[in-house]
Amino acid sequence: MSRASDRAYEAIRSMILSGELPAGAQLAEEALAERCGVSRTPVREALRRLESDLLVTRTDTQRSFVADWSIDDVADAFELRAVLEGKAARRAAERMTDAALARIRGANHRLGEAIRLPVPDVAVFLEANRDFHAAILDVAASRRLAALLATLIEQPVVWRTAHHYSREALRRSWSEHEELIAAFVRRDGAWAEAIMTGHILRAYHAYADAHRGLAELSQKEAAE
Amino acid sequence: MSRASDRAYEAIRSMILSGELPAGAQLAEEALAERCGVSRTPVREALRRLESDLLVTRTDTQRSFVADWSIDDVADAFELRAVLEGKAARRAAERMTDAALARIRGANHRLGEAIRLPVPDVAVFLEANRDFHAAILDVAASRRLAALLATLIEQPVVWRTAHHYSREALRRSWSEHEELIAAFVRRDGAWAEAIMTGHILRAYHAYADAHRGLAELSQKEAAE
DNA sequence: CCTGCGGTATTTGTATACAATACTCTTTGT
DNA sequence: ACAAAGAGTATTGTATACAAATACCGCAGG
Repeated sequence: MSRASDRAYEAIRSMILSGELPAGAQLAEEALAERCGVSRTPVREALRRLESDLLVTRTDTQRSFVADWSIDDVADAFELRAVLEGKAARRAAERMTDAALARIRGANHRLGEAIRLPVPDVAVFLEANRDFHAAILDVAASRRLAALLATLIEQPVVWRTAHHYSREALRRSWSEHEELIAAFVRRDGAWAEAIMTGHILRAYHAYADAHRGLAELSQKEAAE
Repeated sequence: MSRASDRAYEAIRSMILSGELPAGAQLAEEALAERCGVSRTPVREALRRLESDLLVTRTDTQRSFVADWSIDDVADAFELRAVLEGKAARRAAERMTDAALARIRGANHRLGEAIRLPVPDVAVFLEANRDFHAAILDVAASRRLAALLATLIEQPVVWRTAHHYSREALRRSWSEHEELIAAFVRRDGAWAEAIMTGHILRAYHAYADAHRGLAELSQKEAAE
């Protein structure tokens, strides 16, 4: 992460996700270069990457703006993620090895420990969760699938700051993971796919509910 | 297509697909710049795009090489395309409008004309086919789905040169499209998805059979 | 008040120079 | 003979200058 273009990518991305650069804001290369302390060259590269993440859009005349994510776009992203991660789980079940199974179990074990603490450790939860899903994707052994999911998977980072994980929701994730492991043990692709698809869609609805709550909240604020 | 980086992209891409740059060949920016008649800057941009197309891979130390596509990778790409285009067809069926339906019918009509000629016009066939699928993707109205499919859809260009379309195969495409239209008319998402998935998978097997044929052929040549 | 037109200011695209990094092939020591 | 080290070469990364394209703003005419 020491290359200037990587730093620019991370910097701009976090400015977008934090709301420091609001949806619709123009992203002029020179201004960003100054803010990131690098020249325009790496900024251009970062913008192209963010564009392929759909975090940035470009007009027909090549100007870049912060993309605005409607609630439908988020639904869209989750729907696709549900399909693709479902496929990944199926492939993983069909190709499962003992070593991979151990890694997956390990990840969910760490996840379980983190949520049983008096105050659940959300950072550890997220890390273990990421590893759990990454391990499955590795076993699925499809570079394409991995490439497609990469743009989808880290998407709702906004959500992390907005959504307060309830202990119940965390526990539910853990137990769905356990069921997934059971499907892997039996090399049952169809079962694994079904659980994974449901797992992602449940996460989506948790997000949508939380978002609706926030929307009402800010409406109330506006009314005051 | 007048921008230098677009020309570089097209040029390099076609060099790869034509085999002029064989799998595994190193892609040095300077050399490519010279071959394309532009400077390194647009070449770098083109390489990043080709990398996200998975036509180019980079080592951990940032050197670029022509990706080598195993038969499994191709299978992978088709499998994903089948899933995603299936989804697109389902969404399209659920959102179909009369205008869109007219466009889709128009495309398949042109396709039908092209293949009923004494000598089928493959160029027109391909153009109409592309438009048919593009129209469906438009109706599906999912930017993400469009973005993901974009990298998959134009993939097997190699195939076009290798595969001799039989009149029977062309006619089969046309009639599958007609069935898809029937599903659209009835707004039946599940039906549309099923047909589309089958449509893509049939294309895959046609490709795989042709490829197997070619492989045997070149084995024979090697033996001589 | 709105619309179209220039001219100016911004912004992006490309080329090039130089710096940093990685590769290669030879040399040297065990 | 083999491994490690190092110099020299090849390749990529970044900054910067200039060119081309585009947007903005004020003004004239309807």
